[in-house]
Amino acid sequence: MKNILFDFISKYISLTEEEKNVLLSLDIFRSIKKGTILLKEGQKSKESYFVLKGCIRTYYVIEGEEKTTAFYTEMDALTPPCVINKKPSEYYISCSEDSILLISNSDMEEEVNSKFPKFDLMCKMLSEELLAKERIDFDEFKTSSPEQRYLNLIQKRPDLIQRVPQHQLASFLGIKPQSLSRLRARIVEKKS
Amino acid sequence: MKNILFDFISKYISLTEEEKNVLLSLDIFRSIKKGTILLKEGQKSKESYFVLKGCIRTYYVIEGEEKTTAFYTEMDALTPPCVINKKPSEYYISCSEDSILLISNSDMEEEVNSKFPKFDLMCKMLSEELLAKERIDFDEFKTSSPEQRYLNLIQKRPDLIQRVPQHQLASFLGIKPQSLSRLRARIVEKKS
DNA sequence: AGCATTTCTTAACTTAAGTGAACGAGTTAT
DNA sequence: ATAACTCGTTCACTTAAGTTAAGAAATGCT
Repeated sequence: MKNILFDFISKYISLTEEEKNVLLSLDIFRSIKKGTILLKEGQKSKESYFVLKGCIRTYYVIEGEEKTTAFYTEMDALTPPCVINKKPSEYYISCSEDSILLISNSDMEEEVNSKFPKFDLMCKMLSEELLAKERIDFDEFKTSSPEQRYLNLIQKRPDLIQRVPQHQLASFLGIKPQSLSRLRARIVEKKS
Repeated sequence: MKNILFDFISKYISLTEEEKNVLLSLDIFRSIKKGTILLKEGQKSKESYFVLKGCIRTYYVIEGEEKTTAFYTEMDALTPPCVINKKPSEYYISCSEDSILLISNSDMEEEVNSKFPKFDLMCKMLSEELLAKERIDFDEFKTSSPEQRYLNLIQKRPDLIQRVPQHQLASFLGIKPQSLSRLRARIVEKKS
């Protein structure tokens, strides 16, 4: 687990053994059971998540219905908007599988940053990269049909289709579960 | 113009007069004529944009058709993904109105950052904030219908509907221009 | 001013997504 | 073991978006 973390960090900055030890001493690894709700709508939070193993998902409850908007899997990082804008959360975060997460809070980050300014640099690079990715994803979503989005997902995140319930995938694709079922049947039909 | 920039920066960090002067000495203000293409598909670029006045838009050309995905207006900042991932750009950026932009390039930023580490901090805060906003926008897009998205746009960016052509708005909303026309007629119908 | 182009709207038709209901398979709880 | 849920799929029907085409209005060009 530690290696996954350090491999990830090394994509951005290099760490000395001492720095690695400081990070480990923070004791931020957590085993979380499937189904655990990490954040609820209306709550304020300072926690950020980094997925070492497993999957977490964000969802809104709109008119009593769950609307899943994102899945975060191995090597994905999530700082919920409520941590940044300091308002109550608009959405829920729940743990989709038994997972190992790195959970940090923003006070802790400030402390680490003051000791290792390098860390700020990594956070900057990471959030710039994530912003660029998010924009590309959003653009792809806007410019394609539900069917194209599904086919695109098969290419880019084939694991998701296996590990996540279809009705959650449906709202992730911006459609209803019935439409996803039909769309899948249509694709199979076309192939033959 | 200068004041707009410094007001914006002051939301994140405070600058001394000297630092302000260094920024101004970089000579990064540009007047750009409507229709100017700032970035083309396939190009590599190191330029970031900050809109002081006017509007720029990003669009893809897919099967010969323009697909507009974003508009950046006063006080909006845009660093295209190609600057971050160092690959050729997937999209075009064009100037929708006669505009005054602040155009910086990543080499220049590194130089400023090395002189004023504060600047790095601002970039980090800004990109974290923009990432949070982008995610919320994406979530709203996913969880609503074209009609809701249009009504939402009227609330959040009423100026856009006036200053931007309908067919560009349509693809920004993820639909065809004809559908936007129809949808608008439907809304007027409902009101009466 | 006159012509060409672009933009917006409307209409008729096609295609696909939303809705409501029903069913079987699989899971959970008691 | 059985009842209660959840989940995925299918069906029939409704609604809205995509498509193709045409025409009017606005804009740009020389």
